[in-house]
Amino acid sequence: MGGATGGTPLTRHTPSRPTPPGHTPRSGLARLLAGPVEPAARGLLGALVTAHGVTVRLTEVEAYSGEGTDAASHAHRGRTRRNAVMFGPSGYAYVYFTYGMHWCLNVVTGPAGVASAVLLRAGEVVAGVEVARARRGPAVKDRDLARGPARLVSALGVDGSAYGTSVLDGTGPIRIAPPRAPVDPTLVRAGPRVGVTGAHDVRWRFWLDGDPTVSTYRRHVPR
DNA sequence: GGGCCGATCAAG
DNA sequence: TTGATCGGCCCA
Repeated sequence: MGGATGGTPLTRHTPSRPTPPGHTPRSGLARLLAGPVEPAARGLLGALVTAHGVTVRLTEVEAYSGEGTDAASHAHRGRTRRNAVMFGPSGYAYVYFTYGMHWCLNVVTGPAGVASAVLLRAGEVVAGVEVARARRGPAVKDRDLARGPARLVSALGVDGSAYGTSVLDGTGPIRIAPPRAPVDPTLVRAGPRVGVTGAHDVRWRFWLDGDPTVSTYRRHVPR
């Protein structure tokens, strides 16, 4: 997006006014998550996810849209106990259990009532490598420590107890911070989402081209 | 209440 | 390529 949006005033001298009661000042990341899910997903590439002594730099994510609009989304059929957090405000963790053994982590995006989220699929462990290896296994190669959504969650030591906690304000076990350095936009690739039956034209999987920690693409296997 | 299938992973 | 393993959700 760095396009020529001409109307931005050059001198944006924001006065340091006191925060109105009940209004939380929003970081750039918080604003990003509050907006549409696709730019939010793209913007999470390179972001730093920290939990339980491990930090992962995200290299692969997927966007999922809301109720009735995206057949691949857990929110597609409406609000349930499991997906309820997706219907709330942005910046909270949607953690779900799948295949009888794995946890996966999403970040809720968009305003309350819009049930969109970004699945964190893979990343590079940039801090706490030994802690991550202790969780994942001694023989696991560095690049594989968080290569895949369930592996990433496992490396971070996250499980269902993080459901519904904030990833922005430090009140929960997970913290997400913006990229240390901006991601080179020419490295961002987009393609169909992993394990999704239909909607092959929806290219909402985003990854950093050439990064060894990006998971291998697997199409959904029908019957 | 029963049955099917999944935003997966690791081993063969 | 396949088995593990179980919660969510649909249907009866």
